Amino acid sequence: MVHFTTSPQSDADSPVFNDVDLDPDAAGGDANALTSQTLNTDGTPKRPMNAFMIFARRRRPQVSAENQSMRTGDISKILSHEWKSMLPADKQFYLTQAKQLKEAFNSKYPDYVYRRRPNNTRKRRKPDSATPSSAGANTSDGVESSPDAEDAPPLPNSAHSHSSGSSSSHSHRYPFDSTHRYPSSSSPYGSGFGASSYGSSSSMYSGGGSGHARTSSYPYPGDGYRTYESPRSQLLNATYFPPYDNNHHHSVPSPPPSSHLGGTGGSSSPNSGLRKAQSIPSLPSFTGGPCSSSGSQAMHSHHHSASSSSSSSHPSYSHYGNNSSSSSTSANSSSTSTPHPATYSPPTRYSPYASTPSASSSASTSAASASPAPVYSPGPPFTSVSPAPYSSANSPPGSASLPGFPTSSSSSSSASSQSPFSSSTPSYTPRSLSGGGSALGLSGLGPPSGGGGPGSGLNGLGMGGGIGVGVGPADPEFFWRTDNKLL
DNA sequence: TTGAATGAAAT
DNA sequence: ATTTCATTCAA
Repeated sequence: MVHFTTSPQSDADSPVFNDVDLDPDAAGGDANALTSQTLNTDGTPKRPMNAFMIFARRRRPQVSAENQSMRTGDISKILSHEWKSMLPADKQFYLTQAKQLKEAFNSKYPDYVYRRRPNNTRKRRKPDSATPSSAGANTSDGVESSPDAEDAPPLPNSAHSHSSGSSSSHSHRYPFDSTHRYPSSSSPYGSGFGASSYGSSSSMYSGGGSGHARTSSYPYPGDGYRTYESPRSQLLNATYFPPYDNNHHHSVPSPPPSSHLGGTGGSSSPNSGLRKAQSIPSLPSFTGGPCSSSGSQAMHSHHHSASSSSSSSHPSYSHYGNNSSSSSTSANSSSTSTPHPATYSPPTRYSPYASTPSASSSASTSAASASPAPVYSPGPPFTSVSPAPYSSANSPPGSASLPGFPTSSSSSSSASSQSPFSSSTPSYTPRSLSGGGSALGLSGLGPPSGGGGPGSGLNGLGMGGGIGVGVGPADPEFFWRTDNKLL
């Protein structure tokens, strides 16, 4: 395999995560890393971790420690193995955490929509009978060197039902666009500069409507949240550039993130501020301990009411669908109104366009309120656990070894916190400490301080990051961020 | 490495 | 219009 392209993540050698987190200073002291991490170099928020990622994050260091000779990739296999052999009940814990994390993320960035880097190289599926005719053309794609891959078992389980839609609305207006991750950019707000760009509707991009389940659309991350530069310009400047190569493995001590702009003027150099290395936050703190012990059940309570509904009225959403041509950037055109049929129900939030109604309008502001159901019922991390799959070496997931985690329970901190962001109170906790509401983080998971692991103190998953948006006065995260000095 | 989400192809 | 696949990207 070898893909050259260098995908950011694949880079085994310099795992991004690896070192980052270790930094003692960061952890203990002040500033720290926790905060930074939330954003990508280009200012867009990082995607929330899924269940496995949360699991891996916690477990990897241990496994790694025990098998020092192993490479990251090997460790991953072990982790994978553990994951697969883990009982559902045990996984549930992570699933729940992931879910909360996701909800929190969504609340925080209601309009965010993930956009993968456009990949021009994709191969067309289904060559088979099809003939090669096309082959000729293949030149463009040519890249693919190794088609094989087979992998990805389709997941027999039904676990997920995804429906997806297609879409793409953004056409590339610029030659480059295609390479960039974010759709257009340029214009509309381009200069938004700060602040509230989307106070009002935002929908400009509406792009998303898609009638599908996919979540909402959001223009592109950049704008709303990011403050200063238009993505495009960034790209031009090349700081990061998506993909492919950049590896700034950490490095940089950490520049003073000055910009942020929101409030005051700051800003100064656009570049310096946000992007930057990310360090990883530590795991979310785990508060709930004892709670429901029973492992399995129990956690289901989530009612996800949250989502705010919104949907009900969607006007018309349109576009998105037609990809091809389109062109229009603006997007909002109307087009047909088919709202989507009731056929499928929107998964969660789905409000492409601004839903408008008050609440969300201010995106950020509302966030807090939106708090989805705080479920928090962290089950014991690994309760029973299965046998150790791979015997070699260490303890299986369940075993006690997890330093950070108490298997049993113990944590006392208030589990009950509320919504992810909850901390609404001004008392901003410095980057999410575990105890209080973490900025965004879920409360669970982290090493309970009791154990006092090295860094145990903070954790929080700090997703919050506040992006700089200047927006509201109220943003919770804004506070912590401030405190943190990030800005 | 798993899994969520996307974007485009296939149906 | 919906489903499926390939790809990205989270750590």
